[in-house]
Amino acid sequence: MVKIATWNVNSVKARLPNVLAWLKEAAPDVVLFQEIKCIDEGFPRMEFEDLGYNVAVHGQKTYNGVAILSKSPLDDIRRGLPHLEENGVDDHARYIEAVTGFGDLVIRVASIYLPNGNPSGQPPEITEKYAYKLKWMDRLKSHATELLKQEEMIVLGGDYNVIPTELDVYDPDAWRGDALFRLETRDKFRALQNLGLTDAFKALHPVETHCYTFWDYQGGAWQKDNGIRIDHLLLSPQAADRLTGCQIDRKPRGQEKASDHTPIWCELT
DNA sequence: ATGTCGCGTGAAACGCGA
Repeated sequence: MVKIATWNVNSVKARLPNVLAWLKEAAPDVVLFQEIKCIDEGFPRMEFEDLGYNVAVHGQKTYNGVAILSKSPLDDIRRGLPHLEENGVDDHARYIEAVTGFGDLVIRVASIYLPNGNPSGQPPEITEKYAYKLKWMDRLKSHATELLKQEEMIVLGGDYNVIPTELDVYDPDAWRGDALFRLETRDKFRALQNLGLTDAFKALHPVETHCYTFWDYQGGAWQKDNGIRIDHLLLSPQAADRLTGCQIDRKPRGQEKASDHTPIWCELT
């Protein structure tokens, strides 16, 4: 059995005590981090190695940044999302993938920090930031299409900055025009899933409501449970066949110095 | 109640991104 978690930590340095405490308690085999907000050299690698993790980092100064931790070695590490247009550049560190194995469970995992995209503009207008998000989603779909041809166990996890359905937000009308909930965003996320990727949480909790992974720091959102479900684990068919559990762990969000996101994990058996 | 947080700059308070 392999337990794979994803968590947008909102600065790995500011969050280090919280993150280390959670790793000791939850003991995931693989962890996907987003928004580490540091360069590779600044990542607290040794603290995680001391807990038995192998570490792969794709960071940058100030913003973004993703990482993968695994109790098994990380092979075939790839940094950055391919499928840039000709002469295109993407200087945001938002994607890293690697292969890690636990017995006969050999899994390709990716840590994804999909662009936020706000402000998105007044529909049907689309701002430059929102256009970047939509284009990034197209690139992710192209890459996922290629990965799926390998017929491997794949877990594409991370902060997708996508609220998939009205069940995944406390007040759909309040979020209607937001880049995380606009129809263009949800259409592209659905198209990604329709390649054959399973939303692990939705597969095991199809009708549960008030299941969120993010609560804004502002306006007492956490206390009021004004949350949204935007952190997802998407599984290839080979991985989905092994899915035996998936839970959101709300505990870290309620602690001192919390990230605005909380971890979500799945188990493959 | 424009009610938060983290980073970088540059030495305190601000702009940016979320």
